[in-house]
Amino acid sequence: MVSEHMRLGREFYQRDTLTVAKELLGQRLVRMMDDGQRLAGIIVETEAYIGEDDQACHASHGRTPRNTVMYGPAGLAYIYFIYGMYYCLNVVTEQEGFPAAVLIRAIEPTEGIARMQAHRQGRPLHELTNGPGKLCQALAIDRSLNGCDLCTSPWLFIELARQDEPLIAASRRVGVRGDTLARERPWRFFLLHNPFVSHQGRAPG
DNA sequence: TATACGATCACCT
DNA sequence: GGTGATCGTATAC
Repeated sequence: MVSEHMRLGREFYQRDTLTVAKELLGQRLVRMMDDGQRLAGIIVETEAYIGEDDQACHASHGRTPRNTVMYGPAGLAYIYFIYGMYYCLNVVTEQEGFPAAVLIRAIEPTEGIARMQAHRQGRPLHELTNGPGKLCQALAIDRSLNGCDLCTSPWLFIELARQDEPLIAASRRVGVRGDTLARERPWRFFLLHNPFVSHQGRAPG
């Protein structure tokens, strides 16, 4: 008997990063606010960053204070501050000591939409969470949650929500510069035809 | 101490 | 299509 709101456990995140990136699609990201309000949405777009050999990965130059959470156990939230303005949410994968994570790039809002809209200056539904910086703003995710454990945290976690095998597409990762191999790796995954995927209408990659 | 720049976004032409 | 905002981090000096 599976609970209606079953949280994904450590075993889910400990697997191969590409598998986790694909299987996170269709699951439900949940953010509990201090006042008890529940904000949630279905994950529709992810990206994999795998190991020190991946030139696009924050760990490509080794371990630093900033990226140290990526070296921790699977299931931790790695949240970083970027471009002086935005946060991005990742889930750490694979074995402790190996730096890898999946960036959550977009969700489809399902609960607490009015609150998300307030966090996003009243923008329309389809612009609330269709990008990694936008979804962190909508869900009030910032540095204070960096390193928290998605397997036990009361504030941030992911629930099993996928119904049937979804139609998944892959493309190059967004915003990745540097060497050709890093740019061309098809490690971005998204639900086909979902309107909440980022960069709608643009060429993939 | 100084500098360059980034896993983005919103707004411009 | 292009670009400014805005600041933590890594790296160089």
